[in-house]
Amino acid sequence: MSNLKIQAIEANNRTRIKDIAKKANVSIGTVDRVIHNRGEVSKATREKILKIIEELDYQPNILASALATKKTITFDIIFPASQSEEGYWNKPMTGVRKAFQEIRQYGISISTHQFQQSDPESFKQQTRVILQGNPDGVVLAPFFSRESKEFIQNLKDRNIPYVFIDSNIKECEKLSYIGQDSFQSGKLAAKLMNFSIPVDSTILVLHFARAMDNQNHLIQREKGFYEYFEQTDPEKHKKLITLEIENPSDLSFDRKMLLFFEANPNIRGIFVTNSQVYWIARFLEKYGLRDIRLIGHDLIAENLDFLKKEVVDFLLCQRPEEQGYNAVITLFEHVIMKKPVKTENYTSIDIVTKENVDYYKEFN
Amino acid sequence: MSNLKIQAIEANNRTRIKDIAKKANVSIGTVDRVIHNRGEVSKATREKILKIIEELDYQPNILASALATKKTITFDIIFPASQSEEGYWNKPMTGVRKAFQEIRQYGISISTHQFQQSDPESFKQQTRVILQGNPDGVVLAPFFSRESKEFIQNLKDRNIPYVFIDSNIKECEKLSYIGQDSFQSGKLAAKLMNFSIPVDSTILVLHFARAMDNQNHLIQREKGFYEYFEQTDPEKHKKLITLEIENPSDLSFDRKMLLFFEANPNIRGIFVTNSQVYWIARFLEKYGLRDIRLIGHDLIAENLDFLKKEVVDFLLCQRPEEQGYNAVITLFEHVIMKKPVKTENYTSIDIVTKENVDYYKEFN
DNA sequence: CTGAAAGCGCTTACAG
DNA sequence: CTGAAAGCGCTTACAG
Repeated sequence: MSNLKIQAIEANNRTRIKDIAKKANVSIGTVDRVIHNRGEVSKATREKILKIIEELDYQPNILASALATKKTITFDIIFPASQSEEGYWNKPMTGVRKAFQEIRQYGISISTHQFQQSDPESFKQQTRVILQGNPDGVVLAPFFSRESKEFIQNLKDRNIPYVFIDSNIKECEKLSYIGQDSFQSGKLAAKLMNFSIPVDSTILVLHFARAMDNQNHLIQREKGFYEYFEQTDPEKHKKLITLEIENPSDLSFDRKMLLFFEANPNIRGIFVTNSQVYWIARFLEKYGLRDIRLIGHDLIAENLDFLKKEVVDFLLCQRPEEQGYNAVITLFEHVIMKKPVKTENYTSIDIVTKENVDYYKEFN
Repeated sequence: MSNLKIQAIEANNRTRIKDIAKKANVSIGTVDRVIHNRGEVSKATREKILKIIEELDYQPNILASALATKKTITFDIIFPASQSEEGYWNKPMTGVRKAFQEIRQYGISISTHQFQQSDPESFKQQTRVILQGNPDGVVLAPFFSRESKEFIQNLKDRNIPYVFIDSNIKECEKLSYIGQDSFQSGKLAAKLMNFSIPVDSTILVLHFARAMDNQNHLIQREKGFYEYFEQTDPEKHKKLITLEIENPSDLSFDRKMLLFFEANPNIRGIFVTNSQVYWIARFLEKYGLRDIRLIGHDLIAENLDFLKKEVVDFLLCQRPEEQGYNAVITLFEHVIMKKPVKTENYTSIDIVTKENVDYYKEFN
């Protein structure tokens, strides 16, 4: 019997405001006033009550509170519109929806807003709509730095907490940033690449130029990628070339790429800094270019097929659903639960291959 | 303005039992009786009420329900005792604790029980304790098949739902299995290995024999590993050897290993099927054996150091905290929320390296 | 078989 | 500045 262990995790501090009121010789109304800083309480009783709350380690019963309160809390979410049915930005939205299902009982309502990644004005319009309502919290993807800064200045003035998702604007204060460490993700890609290709081969780094402002993400990934090779391959056995692609749907794309491969016959690996790796996969497949390791980002439908066919070898992923979920939950914990929240919340950098992809597709 | 999108996720079906009662011309007590199948209602009114519930799409307010009910729900958790402070089995427990924090408001209490992995009798003792109480749900790691089957037969007889965690007993019915797909995890390890070492090298598969019954996990990993090479390397360029290790803390361990390496000088990769890869890392480090790729499992403290030093190249991980969390939440959703739950819940197979480990260490 | 009433812990006017 | 009362939606004896 010596090493049996039974343990109840249950903690039984069920102090009620009634208990506090009794101990302080006041009514529960008064206790409630000090708990919520609603004023109208004499300093003496206020302090007495505060002390008792401390002593008894009072934790409000959130269920009862949510039930009694009539006020409904509103969160506004503003994301880029998804490029397609299966596009990337549907995924954070899935997480938002899940979070909503969990917390709606607390009288929370959520409005979602979308803007065009190519059009700062569409972002501005939405932020105006948001500010007309009087939200209790906001989640935004700050793609457009200038417009975002303007927006959050307004939020700050009105004391509305906001959370950044996906990309960060470091110098702004915010309740929390939810996203990925892009620099590390670049380093990780480099390691996988380095492991997978022979010495003395050439690596192509592909950067899709997109009509968006805040490209910091992609630049960080590239930096991390280069840094890895600087550290591990000081003799430059592996040669790195960066190529910028304007528009892969352009007719000249194939020709330019073929030309490039002729000029650099030793390419054994390609790293694409964003989710558009499927363009490259298509190209490699079309021209029967084998024996080239291909690493890209994000588990979107277009990429999935190529991953399964092993044209794409690795996808680095960032749990977008979890990010959406966490963003909402962070607001909830701050606004409703009054709990401290983490100011930075990095999702893991997942390495996804044909072999483990099935366990990343679903989000619970 | 054409492509603006605003959408409220809020769904406003706030039907109360009061509304149902009114519509059915009965009291709320009667409605409650049919909702909870507490009998004592005439068939006619019962059916009338059921129909109205259907029509109005009534969803009970769980908050109010939890507040009003006095009954406390008990879940029992039974895990192997952790080998150390930082041992593996602390991690699922962390997840259990987090789940508890989230659901305790609903009047749930949790008791945790531990057994010795080497001692079926300690498991049996705990299950007896559990059965003496009258839990509303159980989470168990069914390491000992025979004893587990006996236990769950008892649970079944008393209609107590139970969830398997970590390892599965396929032929048993259960509310849910939470764990990893070990076979796929083995395949994944093989792919990483295959990518990382030259052709015509030897791979060592290490299997730590442990004094436990249900080793199915480890066997599946090994099978997956072999299967990958059978499929991708039919010409057997890479040679695989399996070695079973009895006790790595034994004095003869070093000698035997050295002997083995002398006999097989071409070993370029080692795959360890469980979390004890740190023994091998220590060995490789001690004897300055470089240029050998080492792949193991689980982010335990002993392995972390070697991962950071890149003696271990890849750790395959299975989100043990999440498993503990999910196990409890699954019971909760079934017992309290009366929601359908997934009968199989596979956690992702994460590839962890020096570069991304920081984002797997924390569990939120 | 059915209804009326008290209560869960908190919030919110309202009266003083 | 403070208290008493009604109410949130549900549950639980109790009376009939």
